[in-house]
Amino acid sequence: MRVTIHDVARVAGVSVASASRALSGRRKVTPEIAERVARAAAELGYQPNAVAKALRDQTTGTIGMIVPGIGNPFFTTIVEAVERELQKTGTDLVLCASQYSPEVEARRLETLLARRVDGLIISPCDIEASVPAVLDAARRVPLVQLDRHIASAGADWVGVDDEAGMSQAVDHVVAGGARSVVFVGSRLMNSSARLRLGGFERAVARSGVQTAAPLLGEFTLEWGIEAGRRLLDGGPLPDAVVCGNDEIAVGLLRSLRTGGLRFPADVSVVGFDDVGHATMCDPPLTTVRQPVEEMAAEAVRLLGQVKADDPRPAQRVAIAPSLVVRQSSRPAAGATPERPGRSTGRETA
Amino acid sequence: MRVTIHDVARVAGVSVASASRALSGRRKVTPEIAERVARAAAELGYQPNAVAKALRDQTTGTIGMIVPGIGNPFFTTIVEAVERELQKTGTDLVLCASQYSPEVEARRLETLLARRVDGLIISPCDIEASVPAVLDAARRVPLVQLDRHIASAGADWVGVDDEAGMSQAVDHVVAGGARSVVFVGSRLMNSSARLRLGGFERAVARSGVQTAAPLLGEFTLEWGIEAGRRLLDGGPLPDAVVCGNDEIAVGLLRSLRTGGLRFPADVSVVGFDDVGHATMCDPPLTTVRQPVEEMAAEAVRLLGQVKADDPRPAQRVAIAPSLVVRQSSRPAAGATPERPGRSTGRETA
DNA sequence: GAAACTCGGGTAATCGATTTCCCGATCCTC
DNA sequence: GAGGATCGGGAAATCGATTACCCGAGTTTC
Repeated sequence: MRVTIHDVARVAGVSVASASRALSGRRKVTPEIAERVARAAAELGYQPNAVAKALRDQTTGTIGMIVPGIGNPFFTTIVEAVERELQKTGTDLVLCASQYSPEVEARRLETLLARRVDGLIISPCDIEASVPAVLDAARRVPLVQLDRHIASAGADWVGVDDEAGMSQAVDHVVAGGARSVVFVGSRLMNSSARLRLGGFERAVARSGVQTAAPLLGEFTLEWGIEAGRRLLDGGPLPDAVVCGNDEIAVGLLRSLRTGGLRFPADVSVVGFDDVGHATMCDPPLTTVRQPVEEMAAEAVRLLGQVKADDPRPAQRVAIAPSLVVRQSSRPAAGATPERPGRSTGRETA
Repeated sequence: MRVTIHDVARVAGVSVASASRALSGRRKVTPEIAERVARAAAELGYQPNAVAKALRDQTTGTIGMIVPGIGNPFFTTIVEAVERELQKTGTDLVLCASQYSPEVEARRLETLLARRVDGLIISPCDIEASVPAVLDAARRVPLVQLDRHIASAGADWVGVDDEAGMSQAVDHVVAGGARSVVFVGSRLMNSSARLRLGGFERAVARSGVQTAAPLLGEFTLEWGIEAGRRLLDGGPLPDAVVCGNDEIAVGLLRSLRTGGLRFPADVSVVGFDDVGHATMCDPPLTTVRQPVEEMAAEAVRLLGQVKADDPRPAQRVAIAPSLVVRQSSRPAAGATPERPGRSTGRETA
């Protein structure tokens, strides 16, 4: 049997109330009692039971986080950032992976709620199918969506301004001389996929360059490789390819290079995220950087403000990304590589 | 205020005992009461408080897992495997990252113990510095080390047979005609680093080929790239390079290729782990596959048997890895690529 | 010098779910 | 038909930490 505060009190020869007060310091005790309790606790190796404390205090000191999968470097990066941020406030993170399945996601939400986490940070895997579970959870506990979000309003969100990011990517390749641009992304089952394709299409329409039907698969290296093969097999190549994330872009670089193409001479490739291996691939990848640290900090900050089922209007915080120009794309003639700039857009939906 | 079983009982017009029994089904109630309770629970949206249940039952239905970092694809793979395995038994996983720091690791252990996890799976970040915290935790709760382990005995371990893996890797490149082999690995702060270097050295000594001083850095892509540069800069190249993990190997391939080398014509490269991008890199990587699913299953199985502070001798389960031959290494003349074989070594330490 | 106040210790309620114990009612069994 | 067994409901204890409340002793104040 584990040692409880009763044991400490007994050994110290005081009441449990005094033992508790001596240990927590939340009310004064005489130096002598403090001393006896401290000695007894040390001697017995007493460690407070966080379960009992959570029940009594009605708070667990715990935040739940659900991401689609931890195999994707973008999500591991953002998880690490959130963990660092929470550490500052002394709250623990309970991490779950939904495995890209709305059913698993709903189950994870249930168990996190049953375990009475003090708040939830979630990147919903499906823009439609995740709606009921996310809204239900938001009604019961403070909840902030991070990165991905559901179609419905009613829950706060922090993420990147996909529209602005795509705009920068397209403008960059157009400035580099591209007359035709193709988008390679993910099927439109999540908000990132939709917003990035939408942003791409609007940017392309605005700048008047040619484009073909987008290639939509998954946010994976494998899909990038496959998409590269399809581009090689199907007719004339575009001058530039803008990708939905870096995984796809790295895969694409690989299969296009295997096909004999050189970057950026034959084709420019731009990614999205700037996490993981974007700097390490060959050639280093021009990409739209998500300000992950800021997003994590903002999500945690917002979570502290949110009350469950708050009538306050849902906040949507879109942080501006920045284009990082490396060697996979042709820069504008005479242009100097851009430096990461920062600005924050904020709106209320 | 959240709805409790008292609310359900009140609405159903029965005692809390009956409500509890109706909901859990652990003792019979009349169909009428079962019906009334079920209706009341559904109507109120009752969800049992897992914190209260944990306090009463003295079990949380939770396993804690600590890995050095989730940025490393090997650890994310093994975490996913453990999560899948635990799901079968209905237990939840609480994941923590020690960030490769023994201090953070010790803190994480403390909070997991305070939260009364039912067991711990840990990959200790440092073979020496992690000893006290791990032994202390093992005294208080069932604990199994997975992959990495501490220098001291006294806690169970499940992992791969590094010695056998290195042996296969060295024998393979020697059979392919290599007369000189170099090891590129990690500094010797964890058990994997030590055992793999040790296995490499013994295998090299046995087969009588030449070797130079090993290059030791970190288990990262960056270090692989850097090590490749050092090989290019420093004197004659070896016929083969055996790496401590796949990250290093992929980085090495990249910088050696940038240096104009071709694989496996100029040099053979072998990795270790076979997770993540080993199949996706160029050329696909010959590597020693860790049977991650089996390791996870074995760890969970063992955890179920372990009692805290059990006088039973600590088990050490070393699962045999298998060499997966791809295109980064020269196969033995006339040899057909090996197929993943499986066998399990088991010993008691 | 007495009333009021402060200080600090102990008792017991509290958080929510489960389960032991008890008790009345019904059902067998001989 | 009486005694025992079975069934199922309710009251209350339990898990462990915290804290509201009470109370006695000592201190202050007019």
